[in-house]
Amino acid sequence: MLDPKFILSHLDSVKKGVQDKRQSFDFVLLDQLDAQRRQCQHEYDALRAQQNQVSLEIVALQKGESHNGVSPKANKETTTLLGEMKGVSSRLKELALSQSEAEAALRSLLLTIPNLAHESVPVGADASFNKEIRKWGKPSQFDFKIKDHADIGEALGILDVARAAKIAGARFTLYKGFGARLERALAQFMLDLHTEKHGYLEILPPYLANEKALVGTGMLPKFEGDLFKTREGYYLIPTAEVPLTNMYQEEILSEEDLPIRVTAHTPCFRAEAGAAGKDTKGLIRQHQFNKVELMKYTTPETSYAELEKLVADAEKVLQLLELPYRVMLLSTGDMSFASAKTYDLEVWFPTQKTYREISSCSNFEDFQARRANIRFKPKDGGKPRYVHTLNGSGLAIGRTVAALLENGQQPDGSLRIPKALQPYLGGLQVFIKS
RNA sequence: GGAGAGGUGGCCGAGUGGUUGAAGGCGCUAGUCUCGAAAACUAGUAUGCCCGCAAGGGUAUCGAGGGUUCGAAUCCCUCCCUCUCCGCCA
Repeated sequence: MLDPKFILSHLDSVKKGVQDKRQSFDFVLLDQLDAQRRQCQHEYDALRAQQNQVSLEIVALQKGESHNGVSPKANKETTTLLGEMKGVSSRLKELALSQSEAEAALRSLLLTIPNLAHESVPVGADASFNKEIRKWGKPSQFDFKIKDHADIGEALGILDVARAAKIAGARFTLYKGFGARLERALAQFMLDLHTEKHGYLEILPPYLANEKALVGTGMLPKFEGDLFKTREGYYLIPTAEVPLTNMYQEEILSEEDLPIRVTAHTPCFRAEAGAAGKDTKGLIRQHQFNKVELMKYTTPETSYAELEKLVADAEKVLQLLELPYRVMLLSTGDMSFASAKTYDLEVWFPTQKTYREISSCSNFEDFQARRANIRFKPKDGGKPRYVHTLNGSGLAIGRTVAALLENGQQPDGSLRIPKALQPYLGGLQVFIKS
């Protein structure tokens, strides 16, 4: 959510920023609602002040009565005042109602306005304007006919899509044996790395969240269609970003506590109605997948430096897993609704001869903090300020499995295990179907 | 799911219709004192909105929302959350 004051005082640049994000909204309505809200508040405050004042007079008059016996004059005055105040009281009710209507309308409008991109973000309509920042590793070379990860998984007997479909339907996968263990090992490996080497606190949050939490991170009200919702009104989390960001909802933190770095391994649930037809094969696009998430709360002054570190933390996972990747800076048209700056990590998929997203690291600045009302008290005193929130995948585990299968396949159908992961798999160096 | 108890400022805790944004205590900050510290004493110590260049002023907030009333932390209703006991359950 953006600050309405900021929007109205920087109309032109906000309009351009919203356009760059390929979105739109009604600026005129915003102005009207804000004016309405302000006017109601003005009249309300003045009337309230009068009411409070007269209230005291009534008390004084009544005291006078009880002290001197019933004075006819005071009694009459009191009656007159009470009559007047009755009118004031009902007018106040009208004002309060119209003010809260204006405020509600204003807020729901504000909630649909996207975050503005940071000045360092390339402006462009779509992914073709994304900028490659750096590459790591060399795309794997194979001198035999390679298989995609779905076929490898079936051949090794570790992934079973057909049976998953019997349980749930399309876009689910059943992991078996080594497959299940590999997924578990990766989660452990990533969590250990981030908690022991990168300074994150491990969190195990609820996997269901309420509506307010989803509004706080920006998934609601605009993207309800991407979410699974339970009969009881809970949402299945589409990412651990939701619980991790809402942990400190409605709180004022101390500057001394910042930055706060947390990580969580959770399943993620995505309805993604609009994605039908893309990536239908394999682990790339699923209704349920596991992810280790990284999340930070920082001061505004440090958030961009922390974003670079966050990206580096996620990259470290790929490096240790010996997976070739590149870092992309997303253009305005390809970024998400809530983000001010996003780097994607893309891992090499040899069968597709291309890099595919495996992590998305974003600085949301105060966009989420404003929605979820997360602030901090500055060290040197002064008003509370909104924190900046950042998050990134470190990494999406399903896609990591896919990348390991494709990049680690060997002519005899066996699978090479990267050294860093071997301790988590009982020292196994190569997996061969038994 | 059933029965009961409760939700007040950073924390503890008083407060059942009229200067109560809220006693008291703790904590924290500053000052006095001290060689320094502790103790003691003094002062300060929430957040939103509106008006204002500012100083400052107004207004709201005692889990949330509604109602009664000239006036609500206090009375009524609905909802949420926490705790205890029972039931169910991994």
